[in-house]
Amino acid sequence: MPRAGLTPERVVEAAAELADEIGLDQVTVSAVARGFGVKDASLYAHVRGLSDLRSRLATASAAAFADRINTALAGRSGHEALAAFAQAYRTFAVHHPGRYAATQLALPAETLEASPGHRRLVELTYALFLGYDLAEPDRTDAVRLLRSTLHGFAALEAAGGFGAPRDLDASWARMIEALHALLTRWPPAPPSATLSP
Amino acid sequence: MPRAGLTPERVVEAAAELADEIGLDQVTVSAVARGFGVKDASLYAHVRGLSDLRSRLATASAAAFADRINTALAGRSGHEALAAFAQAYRTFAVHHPGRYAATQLALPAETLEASPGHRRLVELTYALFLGYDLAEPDRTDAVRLLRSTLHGFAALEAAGGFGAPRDLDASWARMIEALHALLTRWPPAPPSATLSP
DNA sequence: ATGAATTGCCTAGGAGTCCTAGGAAAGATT
DNA sequence: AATCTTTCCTAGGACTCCTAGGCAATTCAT
Repeated sequence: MPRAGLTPERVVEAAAELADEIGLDQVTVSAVARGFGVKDASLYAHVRGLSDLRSRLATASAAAFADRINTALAGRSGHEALAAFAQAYRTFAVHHPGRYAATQLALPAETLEASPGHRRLVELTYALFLGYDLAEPDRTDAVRLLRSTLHGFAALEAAGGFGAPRDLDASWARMIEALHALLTRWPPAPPSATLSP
Repeated sequence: MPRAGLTPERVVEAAAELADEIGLDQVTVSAVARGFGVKDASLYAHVRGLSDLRSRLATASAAAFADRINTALAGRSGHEALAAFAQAYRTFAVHHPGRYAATQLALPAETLEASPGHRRLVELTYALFLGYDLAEPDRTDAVRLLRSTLHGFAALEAAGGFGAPRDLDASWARMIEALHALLTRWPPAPPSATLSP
C-alpha cells in the first residue's frame, strides 16, 4: 500500500489546477482525491472539508494573484502602472479562471483579514491611485469603479457574455485608456442639496 | 393524495423565489420539491432536470429584469436615461440576487437567442447609447465598459467585496456621474501604429 | 535492530443530491 | 360509468460530503 504523499499544500495546489481546468464549482473533494488516485475519505486528514479546501484555495489564489500584480506594478506609476495592472489582472483571470474565481469567494471577514494575498491586493490597488490626484471619498469611489470594471469584464468574459464580433483585447485596451482619462479628470462632486436652502 | 398543482411555470417561479432567499447555487430540485411538499421525483414531470430548471430560471429572470429596465428607461434619454438604467439595474440586483445571478448564467448560444428577455436587455442597452455620440467600434467598447462596471459592482456588492466604510449608494451615484462624463467625452482612438510607417 | 508510536490511507456506512423506471390514484373525457 | 390522461408516488442506482474505526507504512526510542 504505497502512499501518495499528500499534504495540505499539495491538496490545495491540485485543487487550484483542477479549478482552472474544470471550473471552481466542479472542484469536489472526490475529484481532487481521484486526481491523487486516493479515496475521498483520505483527504479529510489534510483538509477539514470542502469549505476549508475552498477557503485555503481562495487565500492561496489571492497570494498568487497579488504576486503577479506586484510584479507588474514594480517601478511603474501613473498611466503605465494602470496599464500594467489591468494587463496583469486580465491575464491572470483568463489563464487561471478557477483561481481567479476563488479570489472572489465570499469569505468570513476574519479569514479575509488573515489572508496576506487579499490584504496585498487591496494595498496594491490603493498604491495604484497614488498616481492620480484624488482625495477621499473620491478615491474610494474611483477604486470601486476600477475594481467593478475589471472584475465585471473578467466575469463577463469568463461567462461568454460578450457576443459582439469586436475583438476583446481591443475593447479592453480602449476601456483602460478611457478609465485613465476619467481618473485624471475625475468630475467634482455636485453641490449637495443640503447646503443650499 | 391531494395534488400540489405543479406546472413548469410555478416550479420556475418557486425556484426564483428560493434563489433570491438562499442563493442561486443552493437551488436544488429537492429543495424546490420540498417547498411544494412533494417528492423530488415529481418535479421531473414538469422540468427535464436541474440544468433545464436553471435555464428556464435564467430566461424568466432576464425577462423580469428587462421589464424593470424598460420601465425605467421609458421617456428618458441621455443622462436621465443612464441614471434610471443604473438605478433599476442595481435595485434589481440587490432585491433579487438569485434572479440577477440567473440572468448571468452561461447558456448555450441558441438558448440565449431564443430568450426574449436576454435579447431585450441587449436592445435596451444599445438604446441607452443613442443619447451619446459614439460610432463603432467605440460604441461597443463603451457598452462593454458600462456593462462591466454595472455587473462588477453588483457582483462585488453581492459577495460583500466592498469593505471600506464609504456609503455604497453614494459611491454608486458618483460612479454613474463619472461614467456619464466619460461617455460624453469618450477619448479618441490613439493613432494606429500600422498607419504610420 | 527491534519494539513502540505516529501518521497515512483504507473500508464501511449514513445522509443528501440528481435522475430513471414503473405503479397507483386523481381528475378529465367519452 | 368506464376509460384515459395526468399527477404524484415508491424504489433504486450513482455520485457527493463527511465520520468512525482499522490496518499498514514510516519514524522514533531504546
